[in-house]
Amino acid sequence: MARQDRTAEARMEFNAFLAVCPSRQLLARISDKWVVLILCALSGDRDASSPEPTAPIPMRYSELSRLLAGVSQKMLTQTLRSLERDGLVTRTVTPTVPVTVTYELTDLGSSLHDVTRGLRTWAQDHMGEVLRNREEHEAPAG
Amino acid sequence: MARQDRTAEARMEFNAFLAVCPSRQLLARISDKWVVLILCALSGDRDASSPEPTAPIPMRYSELSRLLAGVSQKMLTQTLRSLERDGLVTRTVTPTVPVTVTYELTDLGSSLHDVTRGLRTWAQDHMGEVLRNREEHEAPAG
DNA sequence: CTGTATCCACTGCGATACTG
DNA sequence: CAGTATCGCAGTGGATACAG
Repeated sequence: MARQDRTAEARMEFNAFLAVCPSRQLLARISDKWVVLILCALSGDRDASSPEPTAPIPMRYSELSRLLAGVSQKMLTQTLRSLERDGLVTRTVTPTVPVTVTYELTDLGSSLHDVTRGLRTWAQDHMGEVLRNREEHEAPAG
Repeated sequence: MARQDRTAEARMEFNAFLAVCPSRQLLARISDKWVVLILCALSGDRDASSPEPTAPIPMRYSELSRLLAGVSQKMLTQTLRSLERDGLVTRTVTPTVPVTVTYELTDLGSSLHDVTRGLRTWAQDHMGEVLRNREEHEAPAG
């Protein structure tokens, strides 16, 4: 694809406010807790004390399964397939016995993590404030 | 609440990777396309040509309903209630006839929009690349 | 105008069992 | 180890009707 095609594309007006726009579906796809957590995991963005992300970290299926506490096989596989399909992660099969499969962020995946990283951080940083708001909302008069 | 309490709280270690951590639920809550779009709407962040968000813009229920194409009454109301409960938006009822209800971002809501704004932008900016990746994935050999 | 209430179809998602 | 296949339920979410 030629340079000018990409430039023209970048100028195309996708608008997620429109129900029929494909970016609406993409937004729905990336607005997902498992997507956010997988992206964080593959970026080595594990806790608040490491604000600056390191280079993408290849991880095996079982490692992801362990790190993302509570995720079902189905959701993990399903989400990884989706991310692979969209070019956000690569899936590499090493023919050992038993087989070894590693997942790694692509550049595109990293660019998304730059955004979604803030989601997890925000949730953790403002959890207390949100909990307090909920309590006040339950009992406004005291 | 005293300053040191908030400071201590900020140091508390919420970790969304843990299934039992409340921040996991909060992450799931804010990882939602309607949340993202409502936050964008109330921030006046309507299209790509306005990268810098203006001040929060109060909007009426019907305005939101119109702007968020395809959203059902149920989901819009449900999402707004949730955002209100968590202290991200305020709901103001003006006793006109018929009644007027306006929603407006709080400071906390604005801080979340600073994060989620990137989600919608990313979806729109990288839509073409993702579509291309999907095509290649469907037909890897040509 | 701004909701709430109800019904219903769909499917997201977990649990379980099975395979290369 | 890294999945696929199947079942089943509970919740999502739309459509419709009704109300303050």
